[in-house]
Amino acid sequence: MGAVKTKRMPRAVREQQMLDAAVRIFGQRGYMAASMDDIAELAGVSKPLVYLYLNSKEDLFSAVIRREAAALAAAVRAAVHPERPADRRLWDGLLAFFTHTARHPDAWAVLHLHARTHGEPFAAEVAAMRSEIVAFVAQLVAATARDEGAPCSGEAGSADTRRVRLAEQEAAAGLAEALVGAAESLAAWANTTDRVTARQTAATLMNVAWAGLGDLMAGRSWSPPAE
Amino acid sequence: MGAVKTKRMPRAVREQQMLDAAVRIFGQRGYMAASMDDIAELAGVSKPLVYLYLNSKEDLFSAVIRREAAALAAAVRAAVHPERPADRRLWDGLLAFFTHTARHPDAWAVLHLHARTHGEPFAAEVAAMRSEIVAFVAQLVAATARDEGAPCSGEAGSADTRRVRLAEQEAAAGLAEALVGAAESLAAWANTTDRVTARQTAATLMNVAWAGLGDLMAGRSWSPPAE
Amino acid sequence: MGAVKTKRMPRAVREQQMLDAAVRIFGQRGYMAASMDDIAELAGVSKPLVYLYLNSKEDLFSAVIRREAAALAAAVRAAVHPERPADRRLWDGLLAFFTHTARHPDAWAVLHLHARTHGEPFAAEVAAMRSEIVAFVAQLVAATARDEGAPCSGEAGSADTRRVRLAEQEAAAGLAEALVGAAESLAAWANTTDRVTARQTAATLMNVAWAGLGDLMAGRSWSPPAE
Amino acid sequence: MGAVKTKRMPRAVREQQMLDAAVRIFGQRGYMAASMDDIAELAGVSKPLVYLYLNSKEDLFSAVIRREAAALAAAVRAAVHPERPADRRLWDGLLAFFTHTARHPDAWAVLHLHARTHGEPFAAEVAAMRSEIVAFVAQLVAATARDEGAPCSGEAGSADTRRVRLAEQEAAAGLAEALVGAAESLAAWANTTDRVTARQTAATLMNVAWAGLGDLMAGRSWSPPAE
DNA sequence: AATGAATGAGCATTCATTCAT
DNA sequence: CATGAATGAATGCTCATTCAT
Repeated sequence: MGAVKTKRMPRAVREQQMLDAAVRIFGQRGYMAASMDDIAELAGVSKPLVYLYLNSKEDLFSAVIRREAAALAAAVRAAVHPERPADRRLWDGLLAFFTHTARHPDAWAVLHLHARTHGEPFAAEVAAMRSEIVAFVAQLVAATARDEGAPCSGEAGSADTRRVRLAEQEAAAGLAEALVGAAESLAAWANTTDRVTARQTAATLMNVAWAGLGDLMAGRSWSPPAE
Repeated sequence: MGAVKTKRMPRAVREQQMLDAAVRIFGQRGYMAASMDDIAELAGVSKPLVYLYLNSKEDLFSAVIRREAAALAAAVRAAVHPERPADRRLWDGLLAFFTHTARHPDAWAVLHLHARTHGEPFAAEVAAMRSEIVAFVAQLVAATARDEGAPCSGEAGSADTRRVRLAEQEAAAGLAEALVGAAESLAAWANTTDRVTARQTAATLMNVAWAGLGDLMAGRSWSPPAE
Repeated sequence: MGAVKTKRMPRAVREQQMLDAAVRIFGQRGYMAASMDDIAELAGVSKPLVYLYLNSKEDLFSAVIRREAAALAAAVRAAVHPERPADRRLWDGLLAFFTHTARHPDAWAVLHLHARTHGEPFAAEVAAMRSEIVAFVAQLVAATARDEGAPCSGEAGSADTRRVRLAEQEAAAGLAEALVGAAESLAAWANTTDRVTARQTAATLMNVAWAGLGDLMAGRSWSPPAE
Repeated sequence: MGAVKTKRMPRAVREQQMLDAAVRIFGQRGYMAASMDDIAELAGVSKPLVYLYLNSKEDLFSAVIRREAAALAAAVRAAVHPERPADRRLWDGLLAFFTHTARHPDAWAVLHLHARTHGEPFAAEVAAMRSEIVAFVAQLVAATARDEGAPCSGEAGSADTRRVRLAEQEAAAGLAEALVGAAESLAAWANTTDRVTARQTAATLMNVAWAGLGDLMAGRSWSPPAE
């Protein structure tokens, strides 16, 4: 199962093998339950080599998080073509997100489940990636809303219009936050059952987003009762 | 910091103190990183007593999960008055949920973050509570939709109407699932920053729900592009 | 299984119940593996009471050894009627020994197996009983030999005769030691299988004794080769 | 006292040092009372190394039993020269047995005292060695008897002769069992006093064996009284 | 006569980490 | 480039023993 014992490879390659092994072990067992022994064995190298290249368990975990966060962000970015309409861009992004997390469940488990439970340094790494994504989604949501509501955005720049725009952006931010939150837990949940495809998951969430946009444009909203 | 060293108390009391301490330690450090020594110390008792009353680390964790899941469910149930209109019930439930999770962040961390990462027995306990809540929300969503869409439900019972009802229920279930997912991660996220109140979090989510309901009733939905 | 929970009994009775429980637990698990909790539970009393009556684990073990060693010695003594011929007395003693050890396997395990492995104090207690038995057997062996060899004991008191008597006694001592050793391990072995009765075991050993006596009288013996 | 702290030795060597230490500690204290700390310290290594090489306390105990059982069996085997007469072979075997057990009292304590009190796996290991020895002795006894009784074995093969041979073999088996039992406890006993040499012990037992053989050939035996 | 409450000390086991080669 | 040998420091858990009632 572990990498075949091949000797004498360049450092870069060995490092990737170690990270691969680490993702699997960390993803399946969590940070604390993962043992450097197991990771080294799965990587097909001796423990001292792991330490030589990656310094410590914490550094290794950090490296894993960085690599996988980057990979996920890249996958989403690559799927979104700026020339397409906003709603299509949102859909493409969601689909790419769920496809990637479905294809790399251990990586997603590390990012979503395990990184959060181990103090600032790790959580921060993930939080960075997350806010990048939230911003990206918020911008898409706003754009989508704009495209949809095109008619009323004819005379741009009036005071009223600008106020509306601002409210729209705040609402969009809220929606984006909720969307990403939902997406995250949906991705985790989708990985636990094999009855749901990435497409289906993306469609479910896209519909919620769509509904949110509808209200956003209609200015409809629910007001909580006084205390 | 820990409970004042009070000697000779009845078992039931000591047990609660131990569970209190366990919630804090487990919630802040996770199952694996939590040490029985620390829990015992925080509880103000010696380790053997913890084992005498709670048998093992796993049993202690289990007891914590059961107690906190029950407490959360009870808090939500207590907030919802059946005689109020559906949207108000949904709001009350959400508010109670976010209030409770905000007031007991360690407990929520145990339920949401840590219980899921430790094999069937623990996850199952949480899953049970979760599905109770999802069902509860789905029913509220459906009821809210019915109340809102009252006019069009005049001639009840026609074949068309029934078909519509069914579709509504399915959509409600999907919406409920997404809502709870979002709520869960929102609760976790709200706990990491102190700039958001439970009320604000609840309002954000209520608005998404509201938007979802709007679409639900309007039959609007977004269709993904062909492959 | 354990004594029915009867409250408020006189000390002497309770003490015997505790010793009964201790014999079982010590016999089956050995000194170290036996826990005072288990003994107290089997005795149907609380642990502090055991300590109140028997002071410590070591004292309890000691009490068990004393009681069981005395019981075994008594059983053997009771079986041997001084008016019977020597060979019959030897047989009666052996039979009583194997019968008692078969009927009280836990007690025998304590005496033979466990007492020896725990330092002077305990071993000494058993050694005392053992040497009492060895002496008793040696005397029987000598007497048996005398009875058998009656003819030549006519003119008592001659120098030759006395020298012979001495040699006989030494040989008898050696034989007795070997006999008792064999008896001990035979008893332990007989307890592990249920296919052998005390009678059979006694007969086997009696035959060896008989053979030994034959040689003893015949003056036959095997001389080791020089270095 | 313990091995001088020599660093960095090949695994095989360290393993033997650990086994040496384990024999001493287990032999003197028994399985339960022996602590891995003490064994490691006596071996001059850290505890983790003991676990790395020998896995667990049970495995270590097992390894000790296997090594010492093999050593004892080898010592006996090496002493017996097939070309010598049967009685000499028996003597050589006994002498080797008592010499070895006297020279390695801890090892004998482990095999005879402690291994028996710890469940199937360990007892089985010893039982195997024991039955090998019993068979070996039984065969020697039979051979000795044959040599002694040479005259009557002239007309080999007659029905009578064969029946006699069979009875002889059964009796030999019984005698062997008793002999080995006696030898075992004699060895243990000899180790507790320092007044008896292996030679003396062997001589005592050889004489019993010799006596048994005498009776065997003479067909003499003692019959128990009716119930 | 009897016990519920409580603990100090120890034990088997594991793990992240480092030398010396 | 790579590793066999080795360990300090925990960690979960148990046990004999004692108070206060």
